Amino acid sequence: MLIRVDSAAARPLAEQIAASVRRALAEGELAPGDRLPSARETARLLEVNMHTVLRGYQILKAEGLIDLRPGRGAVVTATPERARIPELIDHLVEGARGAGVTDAELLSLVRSALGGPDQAGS
Amino acid sequence: MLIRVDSAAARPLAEQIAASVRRALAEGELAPGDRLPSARETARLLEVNMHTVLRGYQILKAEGLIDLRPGRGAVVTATPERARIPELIDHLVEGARGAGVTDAELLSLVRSALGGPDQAGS
DNA sequence: CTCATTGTTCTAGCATGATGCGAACAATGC
DNA sequence: GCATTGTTCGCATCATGCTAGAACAATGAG
Repeated sequence: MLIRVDSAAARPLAEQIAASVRRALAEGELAPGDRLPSARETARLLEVNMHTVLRGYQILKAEGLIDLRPGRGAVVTATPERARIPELIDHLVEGARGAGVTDAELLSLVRSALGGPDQAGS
Repeated sequence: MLIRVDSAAARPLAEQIAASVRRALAEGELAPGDRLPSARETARLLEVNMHTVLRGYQILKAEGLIDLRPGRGAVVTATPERARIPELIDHLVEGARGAGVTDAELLSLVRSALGGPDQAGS
């Protein structure tokens, strides 16, 4: 099965679903244009609620990895390379949190790393 | 102030407290033998509950960074180098989660990276 | 157009975790 | 002895994740 979850894990089910797709995408198991199984279908197979699956799909949509449209379903839009970006960002953010770096400080650091002006604050 | 917290952040307060101390430790602001402010004192200053501060301290104790004893308070036991380890582990775990790597798989990867035998599963 | 499929939105309820609050207890160091 | 400090109870409150059911709207095939 493409998407797998562990209901016993502390990780929210929706995030597990998103992570499954992200991983399949990064490993080339999914390509741009491919269609994910419908939320209702996936919910039945995983024995979770449809809303939970949709929530996972919405995460991927917000990350720009898939496209969601009623009647057509969830379509992959990102390349494997593109799929790794959200995960890298996740690393960065979690690392900053663990180090006690505030969100504002992190943003400032990223901005300066991008070569732009350091315009933190108002 | 040594410990700072943002009650508006999504991050749990106890984890923010632990992150603050971890960062101070890693940056050399705290050295082995130093004593953290008492939980009651910190709670008053941060305007949070004492239990929340103690919960943060317990996290640090579980990570082996400080020593907790009634009547004596919270004493730093870790070197700055040692203090960075929990945060590095946190990066790794969060990265694995974001990539859809299961905990068992991650453990296996770490084991093999350490040169030991790959004895995943039962 | 007709219709099944699919995502979207809404409301509601339940379980869990984080936090707060109060109190009593035990260990430490003066 | 005594003040200080962490430890351990129990309980209340609030936010979040998940489930549940229903109606709605967009899409694509016939």
